[in-house]
Amino acid sequence: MNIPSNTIDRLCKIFGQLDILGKKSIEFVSSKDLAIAIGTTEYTVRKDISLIGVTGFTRKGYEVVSLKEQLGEKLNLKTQRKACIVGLGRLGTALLDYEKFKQDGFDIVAGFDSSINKIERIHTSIDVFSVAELENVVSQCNIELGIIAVPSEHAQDIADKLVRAGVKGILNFSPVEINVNENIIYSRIDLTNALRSIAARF
Amino acid sequence: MNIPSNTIDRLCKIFGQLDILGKKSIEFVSSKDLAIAIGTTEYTVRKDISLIGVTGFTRKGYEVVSLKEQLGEKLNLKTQRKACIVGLGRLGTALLDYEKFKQDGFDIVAGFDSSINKIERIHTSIDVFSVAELENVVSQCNIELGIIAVPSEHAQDIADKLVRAGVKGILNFSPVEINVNENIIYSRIDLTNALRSIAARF
DNA sequence: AGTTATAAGTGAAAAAAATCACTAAAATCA
DNA sequence: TGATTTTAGTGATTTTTTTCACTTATAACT
Repeated sequence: MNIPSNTIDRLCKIFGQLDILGKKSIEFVSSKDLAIAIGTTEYTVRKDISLIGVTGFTRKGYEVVSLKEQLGEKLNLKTQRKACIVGLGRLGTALLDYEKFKQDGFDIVAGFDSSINKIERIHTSIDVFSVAELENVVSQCNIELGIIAVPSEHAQDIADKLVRAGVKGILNFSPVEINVNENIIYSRIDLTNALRSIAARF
Repeated sequence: MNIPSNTIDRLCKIFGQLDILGKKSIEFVSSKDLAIAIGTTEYTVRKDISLIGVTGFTRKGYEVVSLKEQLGEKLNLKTQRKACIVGLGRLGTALLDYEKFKQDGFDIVAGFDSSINKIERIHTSIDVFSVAELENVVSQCNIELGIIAVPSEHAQDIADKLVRAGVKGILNFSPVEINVNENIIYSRIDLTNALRSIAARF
């Protein structure tokens, strides 16, 4: 059975929430509380969880550790994954040092920029390279995820390089949409659009 | 007639795309091309646009300038809006200097942080203040949008302060969900979740 | 031990969203 | 000028998603 796309997104959020609850040593959580935490309804949470075949306990809710475990299994979130950031402007360097990624299972192992000056100026524990080395480094290190934080005009070119180097997924922070082969998992965070979507509801 | 939420989001994306096309002096655009640019189908684009009452031209498409104009009208995207960033860590300072916001109609007029050291260290043309001054500054300057980039544990408190100070909308980059009064437009960008949503589809 | 209250599970219904299929208009071409 | 092609507009249909309503289980309480 294939899981609807919205359900996958919500299950990822539930996974994140379970992580938080687990750290607080909370053992059980109800569909209602999960719903509040991820911004949906209890019905939807129950349907979503039932879709992956996990069952909870009457009057107690879902067992935090085991639900997280099973979600991790189904959603492929159990293994640490390697990622890289391309474009070391302000946003890129901020992402390079976003400590939470590592705790959450994403290991940023490389940064790339086209400017040699920038590469020399950055001091971080993560290796930084010239974009010229991107394809080599990404394929050598088996980096699975590419995060694009370059200006619009270079976004497509970088995406193509990442794909050639063998990444499975791309997260694009640049202000333009890019085209990638349909077997690449792709998504985009458009910061301006996030603000516009809010303002449009004022 | 009230416009569905998904439609609003897509119309915002279309608005962004029209902005790009306008700068290239492109006069007309088809529903098909818009669909490709924002990642949907031509049917959906036509339905969405018809919902706001704009009509296009047979065999030419939609007139870029006038569609953008009308979208701006309907979506409240015509006036420059004031925003502030709370939390001047790496991500917050990156957002503080994200030049594109200004071009796109969002004027970041203030930054806030709880650490005086951090405030003194930052050099940017934007005024930075202590969080203690948040409520005063936000209400004095009529800031409508608050962008939260503080650690989890302070996110709710900052949201409450922003709401008290009178913002209409909040964009939350912190790793936890927060609760705000339902008349506040709220959305969240969860960076870890963005990566997880990709990895879950591998 | 019996009662009550809470919370999952789930088929059915409703609502929402997307897609289709067709019409109409107009630009282009022969 | 007439045929053809492109593209919007839209009611109908289909699909998807969400919500509801009800059942069942069991923990907690009296």
